[in-house]
Amino acid sequence: MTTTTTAEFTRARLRNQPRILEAAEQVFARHGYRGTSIQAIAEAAGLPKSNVLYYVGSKRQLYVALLERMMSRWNAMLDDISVDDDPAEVIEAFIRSKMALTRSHPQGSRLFAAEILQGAPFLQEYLRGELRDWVESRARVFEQWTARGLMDAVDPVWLIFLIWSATQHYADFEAQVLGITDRMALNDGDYQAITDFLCRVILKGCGVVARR
Amino acid sequence: MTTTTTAEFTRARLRNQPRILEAAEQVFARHGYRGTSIQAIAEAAGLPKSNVLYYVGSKRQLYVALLERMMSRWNAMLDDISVDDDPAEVIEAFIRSKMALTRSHPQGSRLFAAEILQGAPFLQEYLRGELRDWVESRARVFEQWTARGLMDAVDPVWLIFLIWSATQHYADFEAQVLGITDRMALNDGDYQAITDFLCRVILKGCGVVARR
DNA sequence: GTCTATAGCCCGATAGAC
DNA sequence: GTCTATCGGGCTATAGAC
Repeated sequence: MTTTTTAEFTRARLRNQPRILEAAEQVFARHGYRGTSIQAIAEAAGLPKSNVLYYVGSKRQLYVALLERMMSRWNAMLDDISVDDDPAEVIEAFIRSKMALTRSHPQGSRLFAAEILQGAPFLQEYLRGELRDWVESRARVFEQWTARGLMDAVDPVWLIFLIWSATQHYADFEAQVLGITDRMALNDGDYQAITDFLCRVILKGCGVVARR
Repeated sequence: MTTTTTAEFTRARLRNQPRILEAAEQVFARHGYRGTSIQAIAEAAGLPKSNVLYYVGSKRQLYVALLERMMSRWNAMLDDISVDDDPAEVIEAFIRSKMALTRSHPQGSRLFAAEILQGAPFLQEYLRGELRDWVESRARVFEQWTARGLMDAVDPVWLIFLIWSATQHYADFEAQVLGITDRMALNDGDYQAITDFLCRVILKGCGVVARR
């Protein structure tokens, strides 16, 4: 029996698709869109170049799919907040979940960084739409907390950028962090310590008051 | 007289060299080493491709020269400190000079970021040598300040990374910052406000005490 | 110093045998 | 679904006319 069944087709797709996505995320993150070749992705995935194109359609489609996957992980993290929440709890949870994302998906973080470095050609719309709205709605809550004397009068947007930059740094600049600290990798203990450090410094630095 | 004098050769070099370096820094920063073509640099510099290669030798030499130029700007900023200095003054000056570098050389900051994202293939030695030594010597001073009760017990290395990430962010993620804040560019006032914000939050967050 | 031509290679994508 | 062959084009770098 040399006939190939539909089940085998499906199985092949299930086996190869994730491999290709992981390999592609790694290469795009390192070398950007232009600097990445299908050949390099194929080698990293252990497949012939043609098979990669067979599965993903085109280089562009693959890149966009990876960006969308990362943005959906990001969006899944962004729960809503209200003025009546406890600022200390909310900001600490914000820092911790952002850091957890950096820890669990460093490759995706670097892919995003590479896209922004390129001038965000594929993410302009997202940045000026969904993401801007999200930042502004948070900013309004922060301002109300300030008005109620629950935290210092800091610009909420600069605060959000501070949290983003401080957490992403450990994925995006991993090569620098590892070189300077003379490590092979950051472990769970390191991430725990860094997260605690960031929570402490940022909450204290912004004069955030715990409600009770 | 159609003879070309030596003086004219020199003048041509003086005119073209800087143009090429600026153009190359921009393109390498956006697209990384592999993603950059001499053709793209030549177009940005307004010169034929061959002339670019004539002046710079090779793509690799050009890239290395740009990294070295950026590292020398960086090194020029890193003055020495001692335990007897005032922590508040030193850390504030550190944040301000780092932010000034981000402001004056955003392209260079992005070039560095792209190099690190690639896994720092050309800067491994620098990171694990000079830069590591510099960080460790600073860290020792911070620890002594902590021992003397002049600041909280924070890990000095995470603090240095916090300052680096928070300041570089405005160059490296400029596309994101502009998209979210709906600006065409950040002006001097914005930079002033961001710098003040960062000094305030970080000094307060680390419990840094002014000596007098 | 400037610029055209070209060598030699790798690229994304497709056609078509299996 | 897999894989080889190939097309048309862009790449780095150099040779050589001007």
